[in-house]
Amino acid sequence: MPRKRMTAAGRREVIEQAATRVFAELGYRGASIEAIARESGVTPPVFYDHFSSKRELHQRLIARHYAELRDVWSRNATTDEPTSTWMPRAIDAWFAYVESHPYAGRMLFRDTTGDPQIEAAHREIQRQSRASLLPLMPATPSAHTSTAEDDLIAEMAWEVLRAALQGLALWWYEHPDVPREHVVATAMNTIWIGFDRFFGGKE
Amino acid sequence: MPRKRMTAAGRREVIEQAATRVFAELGYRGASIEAIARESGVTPPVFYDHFSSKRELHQRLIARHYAELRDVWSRNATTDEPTSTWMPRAIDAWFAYVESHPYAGRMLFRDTTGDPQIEAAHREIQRQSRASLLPLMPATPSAHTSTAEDDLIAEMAWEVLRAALQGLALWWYEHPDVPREHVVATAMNTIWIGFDRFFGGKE
DNA sequence: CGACTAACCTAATGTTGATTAGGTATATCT
DNA sequence: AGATATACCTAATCAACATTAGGTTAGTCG
Repeated sequence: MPRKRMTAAGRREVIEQAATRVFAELGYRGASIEAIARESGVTPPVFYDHFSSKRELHQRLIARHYAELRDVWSRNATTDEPTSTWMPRAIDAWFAYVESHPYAGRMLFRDTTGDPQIEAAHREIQRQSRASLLPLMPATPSAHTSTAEDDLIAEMAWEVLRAALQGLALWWYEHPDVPREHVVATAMNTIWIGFDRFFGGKE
Repeated sequence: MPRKRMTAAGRREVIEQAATRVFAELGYRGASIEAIARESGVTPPVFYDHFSSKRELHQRLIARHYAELRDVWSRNATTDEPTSTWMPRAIDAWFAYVESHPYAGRMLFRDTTGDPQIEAAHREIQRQSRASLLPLMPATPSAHTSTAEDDLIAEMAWEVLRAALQGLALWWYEHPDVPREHVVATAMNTIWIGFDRFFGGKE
């Protein structure tokens, strides 16, 4: 039975998708080239015909998936509407992406690797995402001109939002039966509305 | 110059603390026995005189540090006072622990390893913590008797809280100049008060 | 059909890292 | 001081892996 043969571009895509799955499940160090190659239907050397190293591939994937996720925000957030209008829509869209790209999500959210170069690249991309999205967030509470301190507060708030969504997404991967609208509702209720008002507002 | 010699208990403690640092910085797979041993002032075989394997040590450390962190909650949360009283205190205490145990915190929060057995142990301990802490959380919104669905919502809410605190703690490790009260205040403002009311409540 | 490109393969190579074998010597207890 | 227990060491061992060497053949283009 003669082996199939793919175009370079086709094989690259197959490998990228397979690698996303393997990275998502095993992390950077746990994902061996052999496993990625096997999952792609080829042998390890073929990997090197298409990518220069494991690191290069990982960085490319991180960049690719983060870009997708950032687009979800960009498409939904706007300064034309009040935040309370677009925020639920954006969060729903975000979880919709997470639902339809389970491996991309897990790869981005779980992997911390322990490899200094990979970590640095990861952080750098996260920093870029934050920089491009922070301006879309509602203004800081005090109305005077933005101070360095306000910027820090905004950054922390963004981090809380990001971490909360990420944590909920990871939880959801382990409870796939929960419908998306419940997850989105809880996210809105806890983060947006706040625990205080959402849970027993009484004594 | 003759080498110092420690008691077994002393050496074990030194190794556990060194390993916590190394795990925190490099993750489970990235932390080599050689690095842990070096950081402990001994050679790798000595490690095996005190611990049976890298895995065993890692699990012991996870359990140990999680227990410390859980105690912070238990000591501060109570059903005798209203949540709005003890929650700020608990969150402050939680960040105080994180501040004074930077490596323990990083080890618990960052490490996902990609090693199935380690991950399972990690998750199991996290599950236990959640089980022991969830009852302390305020009641679910609807007042009728707790249904399976309410339990899911409570679990998600807990996850949001946990992830948000964890994310903020990791951010803080990279911005050590920010004083604790600012971090705590932001945590309370975003999570407890909610983004909606905290940020521009106006259109 | 004949030649060329490039997708694919089998078989090294070299490194890193967990773990073990087999001692050596220091603190302690008699 | 002599005997004992054990903290500690140097030198293997063995397995996993990332990466490379050096071909082999399937498509494609003339």
